[in-house]
Amino acid sequence: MSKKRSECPISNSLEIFGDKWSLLIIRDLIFYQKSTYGDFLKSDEKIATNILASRLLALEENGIIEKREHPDSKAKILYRLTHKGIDLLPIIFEIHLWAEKYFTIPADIQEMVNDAKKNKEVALKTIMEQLRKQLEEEVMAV
Amino acid sequence: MSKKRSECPISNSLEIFGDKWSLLIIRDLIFYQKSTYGDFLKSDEKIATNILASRLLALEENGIIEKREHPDSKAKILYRLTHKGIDLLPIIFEIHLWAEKYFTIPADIQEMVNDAKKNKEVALKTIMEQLRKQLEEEVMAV
DNA sequence: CATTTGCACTTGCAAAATGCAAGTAATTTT
DNA sequence: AAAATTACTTGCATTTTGCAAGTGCAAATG
Repeated sequence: MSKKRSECPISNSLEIFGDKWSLLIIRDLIFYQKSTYGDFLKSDEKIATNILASRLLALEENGIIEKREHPDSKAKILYRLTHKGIDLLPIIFEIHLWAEKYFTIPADIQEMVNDAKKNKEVALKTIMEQLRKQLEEEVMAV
Repeated sequence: MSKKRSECPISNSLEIFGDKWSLLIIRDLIFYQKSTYGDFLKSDEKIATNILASRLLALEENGIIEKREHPDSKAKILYRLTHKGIDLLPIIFEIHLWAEKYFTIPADIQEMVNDAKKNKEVALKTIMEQLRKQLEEEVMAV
């Protein structure tokens, strides 16, 4: 982590997730149930493997994600959002709402958020509750 | 503007403002009444002059900001957020709320948003109204 | 139980983006 | 008329990103 550019909370936040990849990894963790290195590599945007490694490390160092033992295999690593990471959901949701207004959204994605739009606050709370539950279920951090 | 990585609305959005500088320029336009090239250069984060030029151009090409004649001088250029740019306020506000939870925020900034926090929806609407009014007042785009 | 496959990375190198310092050209001020 | 402002541009060094190939351990396969 390099030195802070300023004391501005927006600036400090952007130093953590203000790049073209971090929020996509977080999106995958929240909306697509992705949780392993291989899962992230497979995303449509085709992140380079070394970039993925560096982003995962940075996100971990910044307390946004954490590594867990994978229940299926010792060869796998399970990545989970921390509470700090889960709290990024409202930001991602607002980005989605903005995008919806100015881009054409694929139907399947649109469908996924239609319910949430009806009652934003409640829907966000529900998704965040679920993510938090996941966090508590599996106890062994690696 | 390079080719889209995917159809994902989050990804498409990040291709516009997913970098370490764009949202700071937008922050300056919204919260600090900055509106000229020189204003942006003076911000605490010390953006390099060529980077500022490239970001302003990209934001303009993406319809987030627009250039206006400056009322004081022909040597100056007035940058304004478009409606599309104004609509980014909720995202920035959520980033602020997140930052508030996980960072120490300077008192002067904290004060600025305390009112807004009490009634988020209304406060955002009010700020956005003001920005829209600015947009309509000055008619001559350059 | 030896071999292949899967998984999470690392490494080396090319290309692109960023950052710094110094210009430039058109105003505007003195 | 000269100096200062303003919005940039340019050249070059540094950093980050991207691609392709490789590594080492775990697990599945013959």
